[in-house]
Amino acid sequence: MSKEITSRATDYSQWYNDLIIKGSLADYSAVRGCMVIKPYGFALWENMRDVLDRMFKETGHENAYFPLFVPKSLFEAEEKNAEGFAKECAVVTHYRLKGDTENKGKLIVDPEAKLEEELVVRPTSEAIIWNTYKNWIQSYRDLPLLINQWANVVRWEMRTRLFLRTAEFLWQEGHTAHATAEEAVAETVQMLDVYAKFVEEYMAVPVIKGVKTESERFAGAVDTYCIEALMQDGKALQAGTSHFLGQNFAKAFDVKFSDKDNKLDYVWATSWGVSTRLVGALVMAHSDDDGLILPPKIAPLQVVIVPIYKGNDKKDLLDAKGKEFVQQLKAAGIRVKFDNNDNARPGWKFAEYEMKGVPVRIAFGLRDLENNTVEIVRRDTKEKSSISMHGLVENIVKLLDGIQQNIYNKALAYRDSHITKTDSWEEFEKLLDEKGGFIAAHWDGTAETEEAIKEKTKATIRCIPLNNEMEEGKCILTGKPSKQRVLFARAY
RNA sequence: CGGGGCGUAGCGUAGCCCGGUUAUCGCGCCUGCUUUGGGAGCAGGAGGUCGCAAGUUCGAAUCUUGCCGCCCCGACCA
Repeated sequence: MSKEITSRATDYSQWYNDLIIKGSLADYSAVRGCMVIKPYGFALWENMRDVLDRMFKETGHENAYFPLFVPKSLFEAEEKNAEGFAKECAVVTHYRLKGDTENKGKLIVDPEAKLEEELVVRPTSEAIIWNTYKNWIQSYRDLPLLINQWANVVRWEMRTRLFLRTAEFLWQEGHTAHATAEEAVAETVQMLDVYAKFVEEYMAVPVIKGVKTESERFAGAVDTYCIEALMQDGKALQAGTSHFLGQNFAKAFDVKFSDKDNKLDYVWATSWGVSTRLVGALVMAHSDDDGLILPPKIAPLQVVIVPIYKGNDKKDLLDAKGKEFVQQLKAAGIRVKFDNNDNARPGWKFAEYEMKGVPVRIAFGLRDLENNTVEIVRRDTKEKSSISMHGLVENIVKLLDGIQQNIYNKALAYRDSHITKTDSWEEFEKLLDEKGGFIAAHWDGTAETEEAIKEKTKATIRCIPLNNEMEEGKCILTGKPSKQRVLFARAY
């Protein structure tokens, strides 16, 4: 067990924090609730971003960038959305500082420099974007408008956690406009599928696609679709959302178009986003007490090579061989690092790269040079083996693929074994306390019942799964009739 | 904003209750030698506004008051 990391059994929250800090993903900053994303963590985010960006473009979207600041009058135009975010908005009220006459060397806000209209720091960009779309859309020929932006947003959270909930975070937000409701719904579902595919295939985290209940819905949306993932402590985590906004924003910002028959109508909208929160999901889904476990497809480093030498005379031999391996692996498109740094001993490096979750480690020494072998260790299972240098690249490629599969399968098995059906309230409470995970139970469909269950158990309805099986039953709490089971869980 | 914990070298800490030489130890760092197949060993060395401010006192890391910051739990939320 690692000397550096609190075990999951001891303190799950602390384990998570340790992984982020010791794994060099991020650091605390001088700003409360805001983190510094360190190069290793940012490389991970960049890999995720690059894959998503490609998928967005493959589905016809273009990137653009809108302002960080939203004039308050624009922000409040769509009432439900504005209300939903009002409590967590940072607001710019002044545009200048000046020297403090009573306190030399200090600055104060210049009361003379008050803005006529306050600027809201975007918690999301619907307002500024729809205000702009109004100018871009006149005819059905301008539709669909398919735009994404990569940006930072600010939500003044009371309590923050590295990656999972920070006051400022990075994300992408897609904002599309369509001529018909059907087309907008299709877009909403399509992007949900993109997210699910990305999270499952690249992050190796299985998700459940579903629809949110009214109380969990995005403020201003008609329907919120989501992907829900399950963490190792049995808590659920919303990994992405895709919203069908109906004509709410079009009406609020007066965005109309002429159809083929020259009839004016409001456009139909969607928005969808995933954030740096995904990094937190990734960490909690796979990692163990020795550190991070990163899926090969998005790991910043896929392979690390550590030479083991005795005395400096033979070091050149090993260096030459190591560089040869790097060349071969790079040629095969593998992200690889040869760590021949003399400051650290092999054992230290082994532990270090395990902590950082590098999927495969190759170690070799003089003994290996003689036998034409290398030692390879996979991070996910810690399994060690000695293989021939010949065909090394093919073997590594296969291994990386196997690791990707294995960690997905492991997460899937955990997830599947933690979806539990119950029809008894007593068991429902017991399951939440003792087993965790998703609980499939009947619900009478009212917000009051949902709220009551949340009060009693801290569990919320994570989603109503798409293509849910219809089944007559009685609400777990009230006993009133229900047509289908929904998924409850305690969540991040 | 409530409840709990904590602030001493880059990191982790002892000392605080019961004030008293030069503030403890480990890791890391620097120099040298030996090492290198799972977080190296020996020797020498550098590194401190004891979170900040005021107070009590001959004397404060230690006592008092105020403030600041962080972590964990809760309310809010993605």
